[in-house]
Amino acid sequence: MTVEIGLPYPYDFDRALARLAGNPVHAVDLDERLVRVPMDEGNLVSVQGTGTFGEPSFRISGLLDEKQLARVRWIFHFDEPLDGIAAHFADTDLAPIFAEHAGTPLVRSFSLYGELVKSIIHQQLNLSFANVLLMRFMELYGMQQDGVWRFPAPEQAARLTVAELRELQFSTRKAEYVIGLSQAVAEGRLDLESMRTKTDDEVTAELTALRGIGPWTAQGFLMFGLGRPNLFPTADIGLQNALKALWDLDRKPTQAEIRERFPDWSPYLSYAALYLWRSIETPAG
DNA sequence: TGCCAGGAATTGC
DNA sequence: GCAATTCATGGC
Repeated sequence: MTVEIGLPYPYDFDRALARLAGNPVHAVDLDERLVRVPMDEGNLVSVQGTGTFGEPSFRISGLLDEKQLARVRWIFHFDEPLDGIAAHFADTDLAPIFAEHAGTPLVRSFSLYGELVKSIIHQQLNLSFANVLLMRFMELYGMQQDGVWRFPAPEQAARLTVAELRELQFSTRKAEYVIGLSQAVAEGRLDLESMRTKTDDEVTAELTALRGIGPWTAQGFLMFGLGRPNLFPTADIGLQNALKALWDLDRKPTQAEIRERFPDWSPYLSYAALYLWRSIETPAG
């Protein structure tokens, strides 16, 4: 099943793809303007940009049914207008960032479990090495289907040993965190799908009860996994460096200094964070 | 070379 | 309770 859809608001699909392409797990083709998404039912769905920033349209192919279309619309933020968000920041210190990145959507993760695994691997490590670790993990324990990666089932990862992950150059702690998370999901102690209907605070409380998931990882899950609009990980080094540059400081801002800006930025903290990250990820803008 | 990296748990006072 | 330390290793 293939459908063509258009959106009634500006949407920067190319910048969305550029961000997805920063994660080597994703199957993105920037020239063809498409990304292929592994679905839980086993098929692959291709989402291709066919329009422009001002008149966005898409060709979505490989769908099995309407339910899958609804999931794709949810993942890509197709039913949540973005055009009021940049205006909210017009009179703030983030106006230049929003002038550049307005219309870039907060595309949700293709796998909630995978989002947490990726986040744990990325804790404290530079992006390039973290991605090396992630791909070593995927090549040994993930599944590749027509060039598209799927994370291993939590039940499979739950049976890994710390020694096996140490061989991939995971730290002992990272190995324990990933295995422990997988066991919690596999044993039903953590129901990730149920998080979709819970409040930010409820999700944070459940996730941070697990060893290895702190505020930064929980906030990332809410932002990128669930697409929640009002999270800002103040502990994030990248965001601290982005604000240091934006504010022209000679040191990174403290978390308290960042939180002082929350009243002006709310209720769109997630977009502030997303665009600040983008502002330092792509030197050309 | 030494500090830093899209943190979190643990220890020490 | 809160600050300092530890974890592991690549990048620069």
